[in-house]
Amino acid sequence: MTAVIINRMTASARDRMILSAAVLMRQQGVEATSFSDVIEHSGAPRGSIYHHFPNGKAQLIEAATRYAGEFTAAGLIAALRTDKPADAVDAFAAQWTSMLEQSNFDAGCPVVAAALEGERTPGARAAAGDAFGRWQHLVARALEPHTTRWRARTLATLVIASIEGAVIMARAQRSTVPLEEVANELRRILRGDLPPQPASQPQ
Amino acid sequence: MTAVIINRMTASARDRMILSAAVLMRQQGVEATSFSDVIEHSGAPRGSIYHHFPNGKAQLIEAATRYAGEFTAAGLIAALRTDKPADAVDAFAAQWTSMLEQSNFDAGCPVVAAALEGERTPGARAAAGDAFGRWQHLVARALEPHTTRWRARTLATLVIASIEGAVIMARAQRSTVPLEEVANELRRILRGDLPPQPASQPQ
DNA sequence: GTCTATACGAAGATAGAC
DNA sequence: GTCTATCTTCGTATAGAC
Repeated sequence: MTAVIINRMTASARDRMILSAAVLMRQQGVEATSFSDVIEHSGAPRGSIYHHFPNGKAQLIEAATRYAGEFTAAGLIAALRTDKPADAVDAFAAQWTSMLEQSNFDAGCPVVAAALEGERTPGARAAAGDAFGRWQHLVARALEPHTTRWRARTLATLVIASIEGAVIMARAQRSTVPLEEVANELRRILRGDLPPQPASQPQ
Repeated sequence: MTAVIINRMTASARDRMILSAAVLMRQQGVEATSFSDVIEHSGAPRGSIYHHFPNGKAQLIEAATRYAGEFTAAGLIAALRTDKPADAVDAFAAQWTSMLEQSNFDAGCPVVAAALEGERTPGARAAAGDAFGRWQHLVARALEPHTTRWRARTLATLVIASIEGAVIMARAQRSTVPLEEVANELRRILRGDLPPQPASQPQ
């Protein structure tokens, strides 16, 4: 079974392939990531691809997308361990900033890469949609103590959308500035704009 | 020369290829868009590809990215013809909503597709960065009468990043809800959160 | 589970005729 | 400017041995 976080040293060949696929997807996109690339990057044996992924590339990409979704969710959960939403969103943005800098702006978000695929890989696109939904839910739940349930949801979508968008802009412009600017605005919104609310809302 | 908006009926073969490349990029991404696809979609003659684009696919993709950047900028300029920023951003988001619905969530943003490409197509990535910068500048300039120059810039980045991010989420989830939620939040911010400012700021 | 070999198609790019 | 033909490389996928 795929672990929540794959350890490159101890993982099975299958999990190493999933991890490598996610890494390569975020750098090159889905279409440009070939089996040969994954084999080389993961060190997994050639002959075991169709043993572990009988449905071929589509299955590997979908698994990598689901893994990347869980990986990012784990980072989000870690960031949300503050009860101040503004700090949590800052920490989440900082994770992306660090990744961009460490990769010299070569790595983006693998889930976004999967979301952009055409009709050739519907499974990966659906997996991307699920991942986004999960992240939205995590942020919304963290915001619910501070505002209405409805507003928590729309704010959560703003947080996810703007950070993902900023990561793309940062990559294209080879600068962390877009991410910093978005984080600034989000911090301001989450710090100042949430009216105190009673704990439970009428539905 | 490439027109600001290419007319499919009257355009030259070269411009039709650029337009088709942009259309296909937003559906399938860069890597999955082949010359054969572009030829078929544009109706341009096979033999003229390397006549018009001596540097091959990289050159075509870069041209398509620049064209898409200008096309979207034109839509943004049209939306900004209100002096109420909240209405302008709403209109811009509505353009994307309409495009997603008309394409049955098959079409995203070609500039984003170019931005996600790896090191194989550095020209397209740079063109994407330029396009984002241009959009940021357009929005920022429209916001400057209403707030400080610095805040106008960060808000502009939030607007572009969140709408682009929401388009991706909408595609993956096959729903316009993310875009509506983001537009709601942006409207609230731009309507209520901008303190009245004097026209010019000390630097 | 993993190997090699290979089938099969499609990609980008080039050459040379018209 | 546009055509056809072709080169070369690389992709996914399969077959069958070990």
